[in-house]
Amino acid sequence: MDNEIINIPEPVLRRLVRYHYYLLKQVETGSLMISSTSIADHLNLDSVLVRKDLQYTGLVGRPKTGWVTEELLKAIESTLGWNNFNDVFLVGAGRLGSTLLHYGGFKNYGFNFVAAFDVNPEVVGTEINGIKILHTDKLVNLAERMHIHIGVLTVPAENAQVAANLLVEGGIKAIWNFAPIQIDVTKDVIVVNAQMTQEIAILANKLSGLLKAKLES
Amino acid sequence: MDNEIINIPEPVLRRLVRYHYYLLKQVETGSLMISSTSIADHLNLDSVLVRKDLQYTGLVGRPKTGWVTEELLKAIESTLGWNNFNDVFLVGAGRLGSTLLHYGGFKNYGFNFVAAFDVNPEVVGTEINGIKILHTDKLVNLAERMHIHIGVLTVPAENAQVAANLLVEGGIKAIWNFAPIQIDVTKDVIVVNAQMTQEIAILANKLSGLLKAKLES
DNA sequence: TAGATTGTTAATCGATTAACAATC
DNA sequence: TAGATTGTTAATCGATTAACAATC
Repeated sequence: MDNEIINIPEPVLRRLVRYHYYLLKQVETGSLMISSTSIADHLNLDSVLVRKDLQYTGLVGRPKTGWVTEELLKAIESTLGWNNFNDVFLVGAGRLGSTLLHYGGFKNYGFNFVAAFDVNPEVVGTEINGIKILHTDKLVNLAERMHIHIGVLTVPAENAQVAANLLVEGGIKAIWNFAPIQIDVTKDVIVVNAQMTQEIAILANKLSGLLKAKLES
Repeated sequence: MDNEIINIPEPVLRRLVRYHYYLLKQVETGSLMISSTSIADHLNLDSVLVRKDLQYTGLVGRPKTGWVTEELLKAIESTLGWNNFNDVFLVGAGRLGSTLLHYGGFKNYGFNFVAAFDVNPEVVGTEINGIKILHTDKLVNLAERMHIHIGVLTVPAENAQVAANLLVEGGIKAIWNFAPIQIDVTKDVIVVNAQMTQEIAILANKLSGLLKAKLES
């Protein structure tokens, strides 16, 4: 009833993902306890910031010792919703789509691909990594029947809006859009765009700052 | 000498990318002039924020009319450094790597793939989208000779650190890392991680907020 | 106990929004 | 001119950092 997964600020979410990754490595190396100071040191952050962020998990640390590493890892997973599966549809089983299907790692983040869709007769009917590729005709009906909430969009830009409409028609509530185009959806549907171009812009800006600093020194 | 591409805050960079995309569409539809209010309306932002952001381009708008659409587009491109090519090496010509090579769109963002590297004898010597795949042995020497500054890392997690070391040894200054692992580099090298897991976390958090809001209403 | 680390309250910093004069 | 839109200065908001008491 009192679900805690609510409205966590984006910067905090991004850092929780980084803590998760670091803790995973620490658990593997046999670390039993972990402190905010050690996390902060490794990720180049302030330890107070780490403690503030970790409060979103609801877990309380022990002075002098910190947190039980594995407990904290689980708490972060639960806060991020990575401990229960979300069934996911993928639309567009081309190069990028099949790359995502082949990569099994998304399961660790609660993303469970249950079916993929395409119109290309060469791929419809085949399987990628155990996931069936079906014709897009079947999407709306199946999404409704299976109560799918999440769709991943990996179609070419020119087909993205049509594909998005199908997802929405099928009752999908959130779309992860890899098509290099802004898609229009009704207000009650969430769109998260894959932000490769933004990452390129950030990289280029940092690089030019670095090169300039070097010139001046 | 007085290069303007310096130290723009990340949120501003991310929005400049969105303005760029919107302006591109507007130019295509024949729009000659554009105002901060119309940009703000379409992207669900405050118009003052848009004007503040656009000041980073150095361009001044005209009261009552706004900016010349195409001029503003060019100014944003120049601010983001998208008007001149950066030669880029890609390491790891597997599924993801070849998907990126096939996608020609990165050229529009100043990313020019000049060579790719792998160790798999089946791909070394072949070409993808006109880009030669060479053996990783050749990376360091070629990077030095060609003065490459940017590397894209699309190798499996277990090879990522070794590949990153090669890039750094070759004098590369910035790495766009798609491997699901944190790579260690010397302080003077920039690493921008592809943040798919962060995007998943943001999507899941927004979705659970939405579903909860619906439950309560 | 002493020391390390937590969690909290206050201060600072940076980014966004509000108010408004300037201008085409 | 009147109205729309710009750019600037001040106010607000949110996120980060600093200071410090609480605790194991």
